[in-house]
Amino acid sequence: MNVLNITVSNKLYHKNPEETDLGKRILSKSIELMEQMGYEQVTFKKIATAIESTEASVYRYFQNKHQLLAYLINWYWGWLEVKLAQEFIVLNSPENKLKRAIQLLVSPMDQDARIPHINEATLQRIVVAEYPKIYLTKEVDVENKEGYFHGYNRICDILSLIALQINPAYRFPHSLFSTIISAAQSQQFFVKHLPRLSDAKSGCEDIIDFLTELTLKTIKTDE
Amino acid sequence: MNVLNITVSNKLYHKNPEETDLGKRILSKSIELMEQMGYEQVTFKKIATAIESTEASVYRYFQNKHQLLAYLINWYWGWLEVKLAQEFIVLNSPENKLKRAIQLLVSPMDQDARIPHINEATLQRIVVAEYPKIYLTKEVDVENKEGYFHGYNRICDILSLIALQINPAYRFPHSLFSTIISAAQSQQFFVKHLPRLSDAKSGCEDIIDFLTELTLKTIKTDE
DNA sequence: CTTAAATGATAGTATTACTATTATATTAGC
DNA sequence: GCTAATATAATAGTAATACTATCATTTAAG
Repeated sequence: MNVLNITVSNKLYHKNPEETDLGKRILSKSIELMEQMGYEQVTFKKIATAIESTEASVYRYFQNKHQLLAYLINWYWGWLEVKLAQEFIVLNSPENKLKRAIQLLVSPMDQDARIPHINEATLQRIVVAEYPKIYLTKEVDVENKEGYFHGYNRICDILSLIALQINPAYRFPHSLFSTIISAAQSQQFFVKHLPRLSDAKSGCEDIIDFLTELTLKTIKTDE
Repeated sequence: MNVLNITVSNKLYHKNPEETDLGKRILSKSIELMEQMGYEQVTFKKIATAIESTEASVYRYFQNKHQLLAYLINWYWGWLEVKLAQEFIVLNSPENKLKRAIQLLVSPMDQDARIPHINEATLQRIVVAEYPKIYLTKEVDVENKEGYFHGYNRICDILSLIALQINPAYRFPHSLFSTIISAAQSQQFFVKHLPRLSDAKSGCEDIIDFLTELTLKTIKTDE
């Protein structure tokens, strides 16, 4: 069984949590707690207590809670990129690749046994519920330079290139996919919490249909 | 000169800030401060000091900062709805109405002299930078019942109805417009702060083109 | 002129987001 | 097996935040 390692920029941690047992427990438990109580309610104190360690120890890995969230979310995008690459091996048409990418964005993930300390399905729910919080801050420009949004940028670039294969004249591929990706997140949230903002029934098929149709119609050349 | 009053649900304040001079000063100054330092950095203490009042007095109007933000954002959607209604008087085709709605979402607003205590242009920038924070919380379900997202829901409904006039068979009008509205916000943010996520140049024309084309192509029946 | 309501002044509390210090345990190199 | 470095634990402390409470004063309404 081969071991897979998702690499996250070293600006996103103080000490690499993937390298130690305590680090992995921090990751694992913070995912669990964030899903349970939401980002705002999580504190380093609570994480520390839950893994029977101390606040100071958690601070050795992450400068603050914001950096921890950014780490987790970048890990998610890194992970998604790996998944996409795997899937694209057997997909030949750009259209099928985009369709599959949308499915991956919206469908619940299943646990990768090679990475026991990260619960991918839970992490995905955290991304849905917390994602915009990592860039909607006054520090966005500094953090952008430090690579806080690298994972998202890359996914967006990859999908843009595929779209340009379908229609090289399409003017807004990056705007389109940043929109699609964020809609993939927010529609999941709306179905659950603000249903008047969506037409999808629970279950992900409607969202997939909505996004796929939107994407393909938009890219298509006006003949 | 007629006076215009945007009404916001009474669940969004403790004491109506529009009814007193102090209340209006709180609104005015909190808009100013939120734009300057961002939502996270604003405190009731800072607002109070800036208007030469006290923390306790600000708490008499809003239960907490989150409620204040929700109030301001709902005010914005109420305002936008009024603007839309005005504009639609002279617009006849549903297509033109949608086009104009997108323009309004993205173009900088100009100050309404009838409401001197609210700087609409600044408020719009706050909505761009802070909007998702009002629903991405663990209290979303409770707050939804209390009408925290009423303004957004309404705009979304209005635009959905117009879209259905163009194509009554379109399956996802609410999903489409919640996506379009949130893209209108986030593209403005991306152009400024995360340019790899957008193809638009600064200035709002590109964003308008992107969103208009996306909307119309998506709604159109597949013949 | 009286009373109620709004505001100001001040104080206090629990929690948070850290920083610092020292002690102890573990590990790696010699 | 000893030493030195490193990681972690234990504990304490600070400044800021997000409130709540109390009481005095001003203002406005009948």
